[in-house]
Amino acid sequence: MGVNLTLARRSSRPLRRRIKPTTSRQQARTDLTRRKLLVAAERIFARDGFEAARLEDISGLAGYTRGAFYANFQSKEDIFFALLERWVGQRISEVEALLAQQERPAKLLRALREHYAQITQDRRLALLSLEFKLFAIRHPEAHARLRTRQRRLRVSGGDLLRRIARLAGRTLPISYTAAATGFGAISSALSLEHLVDHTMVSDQDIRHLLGVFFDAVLGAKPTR
Amino acid sequence: MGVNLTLARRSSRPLRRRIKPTTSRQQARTDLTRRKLLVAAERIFARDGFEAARLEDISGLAGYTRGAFYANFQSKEDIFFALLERWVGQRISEVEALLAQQERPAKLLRALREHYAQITQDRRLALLSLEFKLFAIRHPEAHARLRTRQRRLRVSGGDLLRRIARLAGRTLPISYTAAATGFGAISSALSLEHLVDHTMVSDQDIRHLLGVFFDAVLGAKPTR
DNA sequence: CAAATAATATACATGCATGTATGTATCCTG
DNA sequence: CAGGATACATACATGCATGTATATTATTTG
Repeated sequence: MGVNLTLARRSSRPLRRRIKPTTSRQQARTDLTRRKLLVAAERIFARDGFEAARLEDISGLAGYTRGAFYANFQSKEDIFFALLERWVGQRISEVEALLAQQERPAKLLRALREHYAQITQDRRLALLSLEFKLFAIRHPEAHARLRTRQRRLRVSGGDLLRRIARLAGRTLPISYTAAATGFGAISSALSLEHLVDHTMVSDQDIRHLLGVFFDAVLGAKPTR
Repeated sequence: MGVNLTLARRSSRPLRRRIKPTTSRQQARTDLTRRKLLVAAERIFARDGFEAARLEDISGLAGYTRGAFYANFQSKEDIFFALLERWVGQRISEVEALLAQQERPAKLLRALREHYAQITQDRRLALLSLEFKLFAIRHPEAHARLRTRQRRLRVSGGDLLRRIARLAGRTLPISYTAAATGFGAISSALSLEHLVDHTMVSDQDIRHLLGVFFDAVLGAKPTR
């Protein structure tokens, strides 16, 4: 007890993550609570937003107290990034699934368009994403982490666009990542406006605007 | 003094605003500090965002303490709306100035396009606007107030679009307000993305995307 | 210029979420 | 099944911004 590595432990947070020897049942227990916490966090974040979400609510919904939380995550940002990782992963694999289909360009175009339109459905998530970006801009550490994740996502989206554009024999006048970013940005921004005042932009309008934008960027003729 | 309207005063906040008899020098003094506070608030909000902005910083920058603040405004929201009122007013009159010009449609189109592109310049304001919308969505009172202001703005933008479209002999496939909202939404969303990671969307890209979107919505041929 | 009133400052009370430090229960190893 | 570690809970210390209540300073008016 006396002869410990206080020195080394000082700078590192609580504990990086279990070293790995205890691959037994306790492990499973921990993993379970970790998952429960993540699930709870997703709901609470969606409900209250990032900043307003209280760790106590998250822990509570998962059936624990904050003690459990701090044993598994370092901070609110930390758990948020864990979730983000997941979401980004999902979306990337969706996109890759699209690519793998090797369909005719026209069909791919429609599918992709649909993919982006879908994002609009998860309104709360769209809000969350906006909020966290705003947060990140004022918080350097979070900013750096976010950029990394986001970049992976955009690049993957950009790759898809590039491939589709090539198949369709078109060239975009802007970078592919910019186009991908544009789609994401517009989707969430319109969701936000809809939530602020749905009489100004209906669901119909959103779909239409997205479609128009999509076609315009990809150089296709408007659908109607 | 004894015979006052304590009853009535209970429910109303500090004091609605000076009744109006004292139209003298004290008035001027108050108005001055009020203006100073507004100017300071604009800077602090732009710097720190709405929620993170501290009333003490605002008051301090204006050269006062929070005492002066609470004598002039009821809350942070309150002063924010005062600013919003101003901004919305400005933008509406800009738009009306455009309309008054009675130029040829093509020129108006370009001017309007430029008008929306300008919004992107005040990045911090774009962020602020996004943040406050997010805030409003979770705060009913603010939400209602915001909707009112915003609606005026959108309707005015919509009117302009309608008029321009008519002059140019075109018909929009979505409501004019939706189109106006779309422009605003996209502008700020792209600004945000640019701030998060400017390597994904350059200034160039933003202008281009806005242009493309604009032309697409108005049914014009892409500029290039 | 004195009394009254308004404008601003100071000081306090409150609330609330975070993070940490320590206690307790659960599990694993020999 | 004992001793040690791991997972979680409880309790506390802290910090910070708001809003209010009261004091102080400036301004007007008779």
